[in-house]
Amino acid sequence: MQISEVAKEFGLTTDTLRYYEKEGLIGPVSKGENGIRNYTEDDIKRIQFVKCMRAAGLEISFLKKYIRLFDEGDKTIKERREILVEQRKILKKKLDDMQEAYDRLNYKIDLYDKNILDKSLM
Amino acid sequence: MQISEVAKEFGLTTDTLRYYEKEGLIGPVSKGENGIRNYTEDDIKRIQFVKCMRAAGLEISFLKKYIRLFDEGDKTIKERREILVEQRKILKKKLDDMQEAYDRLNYKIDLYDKNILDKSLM
DNA sequence: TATTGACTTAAAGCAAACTCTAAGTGATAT
DNA sequence: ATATCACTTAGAGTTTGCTTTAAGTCAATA
Repeated sequence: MQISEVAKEFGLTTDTLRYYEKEGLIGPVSKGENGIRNYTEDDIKRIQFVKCMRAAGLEISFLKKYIRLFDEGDKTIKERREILVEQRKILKKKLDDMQEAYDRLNYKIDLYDKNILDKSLM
Repeated sequence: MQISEVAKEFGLTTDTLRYYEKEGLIGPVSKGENGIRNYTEDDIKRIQFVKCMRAAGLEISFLKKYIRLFDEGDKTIKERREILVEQRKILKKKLDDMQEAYDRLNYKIDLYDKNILDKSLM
């Protein structure tokens, strides 16, 4: 699979895909003799994972580290589990913060709909 | 209330509070004759709002616009409602993305705990 | 009196995550 | 043949949201 197809499938730009590769989040993707990238099914799976985690705001530095450990094999299992748990905690906090803001927006919109706006409170 | 007290109460830095003010998200906060800021209850309410929305990732440009409209009075009610609905939609998408990543992390950690790691999938 | 600490300003600096530019290669369409 | 299009690279530039710096004022304490 060529870079533009992958980009289209995931809603990323080709620049972003090459950037992720340079940062060690995916690949290195193998290239044909013309130097053009050819993404394998395994590459695609990594991109799926990275996209999901990035969409949730996990940092590239974390993904980089996790993937490096993954590639180092079984001896890093304990450390990998620990950093996943750490990221889960960070994510949980963000989810809660966002839920709070979401509820507040809902409440506020409801006030707008009912024409009972409180002049002083945002 | 003085800037350092406000900062402490909200877990923000004084720099951030001054930055928010410069950007038009709060205030302008009134100052004593010594030039020192004195935050009112209304200022505090705005900071609460801004902090909640920022923690959810809403952009400063949006908050700026919303607050400007708010200060322009009732003639902007319709527009304000519209941009709140727009932001709610963006937020909902992010919440869903984050929930997906959270579920995936949970699933993955569960595999680590059960020692049934899939070598190929992240 | 000197120094410590909280405050003030404008402006420069920084980190993260892209995004764009410039210059080039190679295959295909007119 | 020449133009168009997708690809390649290294490196510079951009955006967002702070954060730091430099230089200063003022009040209180050693």
